[in-house]
Amino acid sequence: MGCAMRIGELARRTGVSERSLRYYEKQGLLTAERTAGGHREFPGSAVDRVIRIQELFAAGLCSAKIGQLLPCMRDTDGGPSEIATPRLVADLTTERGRIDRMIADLVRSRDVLDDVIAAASVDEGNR
Amino acid sequence: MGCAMRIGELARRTGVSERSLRYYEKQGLLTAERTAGGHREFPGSAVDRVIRIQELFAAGLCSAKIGQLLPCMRDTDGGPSEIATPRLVADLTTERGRIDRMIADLVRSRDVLDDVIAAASVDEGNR
DNA sequence: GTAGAAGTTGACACCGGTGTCAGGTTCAAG
DNA sequence: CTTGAACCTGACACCGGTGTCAACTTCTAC
Repeated sequence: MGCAMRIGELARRTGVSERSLRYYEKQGLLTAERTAGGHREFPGSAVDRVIRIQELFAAGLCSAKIGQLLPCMRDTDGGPSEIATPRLVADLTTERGRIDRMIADLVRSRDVLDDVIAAASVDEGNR
Repeated sequence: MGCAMRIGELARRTGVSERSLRYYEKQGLLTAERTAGGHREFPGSAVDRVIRIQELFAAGLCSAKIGQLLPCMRDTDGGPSEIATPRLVADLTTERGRIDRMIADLVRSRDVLDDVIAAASVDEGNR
């Protein structure tokens, strides 16, 4: 694995700003060792984790929910994944429903765009 | 069709707040006649339109883009749908790509949630 | 040692659709 | 009329992840 890296490299590898990475750490979504001088040292597994975090943000979850969720994910870093509490499962189920509805919405909107684009390209041909 | 209605009824029918409806009108997304006293009179077709607007907002389009897009949509209100300009088509194609990526993201996130939920329910059985 | 890149913390601002309150006007029913 | 519900405009605030700047410290390579 990529071994330890500092914030600049993690930012470069993930395409996420240093600002956001520091924010993630402060929210408890990322863990980083510190050098003697106080610089962050991220483990190689942080790359995947950051990408997950971004996806979950994009899915509309707030950082608090993500913070609860992350330790329960069994992902590439073979950490001992915890078991979600019933309370969390209920929350996640709600979120799941919201995401489903969001996907349906997006598909509809995409279809609308396709219609407009298609109509324009037909017109392009007729003109 | 529902004929004309005032803002309260439109809000009730669509589940969108009066605040938002006024905002939509100010952004040029909705057209409303006015009574002698200045009260808005929305056509029956506004119901469908508001729902479309909400979907497009949920899809991440800003009101300016929606404003350009709406007159090109051939939807239930048989208005003479305009043809999108090449510039707009380019924009919409970009948006389309973004929506596609967003959908893929959402599906991944939903799968993650499903994993965690499933793991918890298995544990529920074993406990 | 020393210079310059890279990192640190803290604070302020933004976005943009929405909630909410205030103070006033209009509508519709009695 | 009068009264209460409904509507009007305008203004302020929020959310929450992110951009950005400032002032300072640490790291690294020469």
